[in-house]
Amino acid sequence: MPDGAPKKPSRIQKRNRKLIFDAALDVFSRYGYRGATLDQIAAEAGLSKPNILYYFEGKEDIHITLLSQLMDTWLDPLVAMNPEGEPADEILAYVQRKLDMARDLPRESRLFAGEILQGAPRMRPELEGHLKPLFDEKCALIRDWIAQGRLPPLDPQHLIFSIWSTTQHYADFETQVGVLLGVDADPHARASEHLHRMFSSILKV
Amino acid sequence: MPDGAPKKPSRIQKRNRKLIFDAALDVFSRYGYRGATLDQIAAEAGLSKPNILYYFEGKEDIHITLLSQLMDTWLDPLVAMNPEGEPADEILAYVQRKLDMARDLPRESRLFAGEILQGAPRMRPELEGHLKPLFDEKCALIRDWIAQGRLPPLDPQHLIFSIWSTTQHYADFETQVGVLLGVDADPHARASEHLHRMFSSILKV
DNA sequence: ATAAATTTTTACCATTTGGTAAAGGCACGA
DNA sequence: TCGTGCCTTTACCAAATGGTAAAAATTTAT
Repeated sequence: MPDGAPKKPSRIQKRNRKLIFDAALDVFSRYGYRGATLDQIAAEAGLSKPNILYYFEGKEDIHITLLSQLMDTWLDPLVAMNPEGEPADEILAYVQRKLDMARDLPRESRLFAGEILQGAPRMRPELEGHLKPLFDEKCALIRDWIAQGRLPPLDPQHLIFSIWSTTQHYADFETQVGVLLGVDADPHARASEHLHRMFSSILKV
Repeated sequence: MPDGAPKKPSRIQKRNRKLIFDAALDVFSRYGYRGATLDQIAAEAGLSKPNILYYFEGKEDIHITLLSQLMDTWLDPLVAMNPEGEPADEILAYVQRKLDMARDLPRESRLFAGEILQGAPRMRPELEGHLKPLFDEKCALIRDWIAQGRLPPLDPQHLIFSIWSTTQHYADFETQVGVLLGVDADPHARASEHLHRMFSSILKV
């Protein structure tokens, strides 16, 4: 048997690790890394604190593992940007997917935002290793499209930043949006319309 | 002498409160409210912890006072949006001021971002009382401009959200921007160009 | 059924942290 | 210069928190 061979996880292990991840996502995204406590996570998961520490090496382990696991989901919409498609359509579809994601996965968005905001002390390797290559690849794709005259000359890097920031704003600053538009109002439809108009207008050749 | 009459602060009080504010801005913006410790703030300010607590009632008092004080500075660029000016110029100038602010006051930006991200537990009254009225006023102004046919029909609320998010992104997600563009590269000039182009294009009648 | 392995609980611990009491030092006006 | 009031330090404390040891309970494989 090889040295680091990971035993296949038992039924109980799968169930409990999932419980812990769910709880941790909730607590970390609400209070930040340092604001979250193992007791809170344990209570939310319905397990005891030592039991949590039976499944993870510590608080940091939970946080890092959680972030790594979510990274793929997080990058999916960008991965799905298709080089074979029509440039403007692809970019607008990406905006829409990103906005939908902010609505459907706000906790994940805030978890990432909090980590970045504090200098990505636990996620920098992940950024370098996963985000950057994908970012570079898609920037190159957009540059190609521009070179082919299928998009106006715009800055791929900052275009992507604008897409990220405008869409994630609705998850990360949900509280502020709620105060300004009224907590009951669902901003998604109007946001979608506005962003579609805005990004359409710069993508016109 | 009236009941709540605040004595005029002494020379020493002014100096030390300023020292504490500077230190607190640094520490709170880097580690978040719960991540920051009084010991850190004290060390950074060059004072002892009990001495800090001589000037403020507690950790929360420092945080709230700091946020309230910065609120005005933070809203200045929006206040400066002039109803007498040319609509598109005014909005583009606002974008530029906001972007400059993200470059010049990144700690302040991150301080606010962290507070909002966690649901504004200590700043909600300030949001309701200061931000919302100003936001409503400027939305009304933009609506007027649209009604006068001096701007295309766009959504004032979401336009402002887009301005906030795209500009503050460079402060709040500085770490990520650094990873993706290289830490040495200063993104300000290209960001300014990109945002000018983008917002120009939706402001064309 | 029963031994072996896995999972959970109980009872702790050391450190960190926000905060306090009270004595000591210092500045400044009379 | 002297005393009054402002400022600072020393020495603490209680609660919270991440984490551990080891026994007890439970599941699993034979």
